[in-house]
Amino acid sequence: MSEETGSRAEQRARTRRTLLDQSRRLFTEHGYGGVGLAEIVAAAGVTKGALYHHFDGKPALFRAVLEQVQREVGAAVAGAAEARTDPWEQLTAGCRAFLTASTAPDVRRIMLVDGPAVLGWNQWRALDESSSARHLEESLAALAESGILRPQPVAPLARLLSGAMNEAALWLAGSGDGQDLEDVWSALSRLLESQRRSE
Amino acid sequence: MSEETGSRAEQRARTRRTLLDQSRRLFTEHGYGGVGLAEIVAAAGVTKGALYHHFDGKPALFRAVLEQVQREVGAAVAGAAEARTDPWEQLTAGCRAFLTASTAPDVRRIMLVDGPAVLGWNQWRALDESSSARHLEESLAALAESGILRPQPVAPLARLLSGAMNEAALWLAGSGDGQDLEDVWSALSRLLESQRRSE
DNA sequence: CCTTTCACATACCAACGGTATGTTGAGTTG
DNA sequence: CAACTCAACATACCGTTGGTATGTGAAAGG
Repeated sequence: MSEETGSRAEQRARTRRTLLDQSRRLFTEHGYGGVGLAEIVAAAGVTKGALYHHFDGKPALFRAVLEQVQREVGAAVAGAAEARTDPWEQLTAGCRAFLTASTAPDVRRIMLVDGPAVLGWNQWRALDESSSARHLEESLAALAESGILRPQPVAPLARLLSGAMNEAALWLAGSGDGQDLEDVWSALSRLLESQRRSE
Repeated sequence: MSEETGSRAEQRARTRRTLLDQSRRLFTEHGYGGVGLAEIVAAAGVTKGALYHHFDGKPALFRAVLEQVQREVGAAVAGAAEARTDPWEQLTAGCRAFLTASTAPDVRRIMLVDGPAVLGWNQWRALDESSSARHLEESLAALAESGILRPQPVAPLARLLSGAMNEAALWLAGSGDGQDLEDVWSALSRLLESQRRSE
C-alpha cells in the first residue's frame, strides 16, 4: 500500500493529498457536520497531529477541499467555452458544462450545500467568483460590449443566472432522470436566448 | 418580567415561543453551528430539560424555526399576489415581495444559507415547496394555461426562477445598497417579461 | 385531599474540535 | 561521517458540545 518511502517532500505531498481525498469523500457522503476529524484521520491512516500540521482546523480543511472542487468545475466550464469560437456558443456551452459538472454528488454537497453554511455566504461568494462565476460575467460582458446581448448591466444578470444554475444543478442531482437535464436546459436556453438582441 | 403565572397550557406555549424566538435570533446572528444549546436555553431563561421537552434536539429546533420563517415569507408572497387581480401582475408582485422579504437577515441566514446544510437539500426543498415556491409554480401554471406565458413546461422554469431569486436575495442582503435592489429587479423583470407571450 | 401527570430542572455521559508535548528520521553542517 | 537541526508527524490530554436519565414541584383530575 502507501509505503513510507520517498523524500520528505514526497511524503508531505502524499499525506496532504490523502487527507484531501478522504475528507472530500467523507464530506460528500455525510456532510460537513456529519463527519468528525477522528473519522477523517482514520480513513487517511494518520492522526490528528498530521491533520493539524497541514491545515489550521476543520473549517480550513473544508475550505481546501472546496477550493479543489471549484477549480475543477471552473476548469470544466472554461474548457467547454474555449472549445468554441462563437461568443454566444461560448456562453451556452459554458453554462451547459456547469450544469452537468455541478450535478456530481461531491460538487453538489460540498460546493452548493455545505459551502455557504461553513464558510459564510460572503466568503463562499468570493471563492465562487474567482472560479466559475467569473467566466459567466466575463462572457456576458463580452457579449454586451459587442452588442450581441440586449443592452443591460451584466452584473445583476450574472447573479440571477448563477443562482438559477446552482438551483437547477441541485435539483438535477436529486432527480437522476436524464430527461430532466434536457428540460432544465431548454428552459435555461429560452431564458438566455430571450436576452439575445433581436436582429 | 415573564412571570410564571397562567395555566399549564399557557406556560407551555410561552416557553415554546420564547425558545423559538431566542433560537431564531441566535441562529441568525451566529449561524447554526456557531451557537450551542447552552446559549439558547440561557437566553430563553430555561434549561436543556425544557428544550428537549419541546423539541427532539438541535436539528428539530432549527427545523421548527425554519418552518416559521418560511411561513412568514410565504404569507408575504401570497399577500402581495392576492392584492392584485391581473395574473401577470400577481406573478411580478409575488416575486418582488419574495425578493424584499428574503433580504432580511434572519431569512437570509436561516432559510437560504443554513437551511439546506442542516436539513439536507431534499428536506429543505420539500419545505420550500410547501411554502413560497408553490406559489411561484402555481402562478406560472395559471399563466401558461391562459396562454399569457410562452408555451413551455413550468416546473423547470419555476426552479430556475426560484434559484435566481434566492441568489439575488443573498446578494442584496450583503450589499445594503437600495439601488442594487432596483438593478436586480429590472434584470429579473426582463427575464420574466421575455417569457411573456408576444402578442 | 390525594394521586397522577405534566413541565420542566439537575446531573451526568460520550464524543467532539482543538492543543500541548513527545518522537523519529530525513536533511544539513562542521 | 558524526553531530545537530528540524520538519513531519504521533500521543495524550483538555474544555465544550449535543444528548440522556432521573429528580421535583406545581397544576389537573377524581
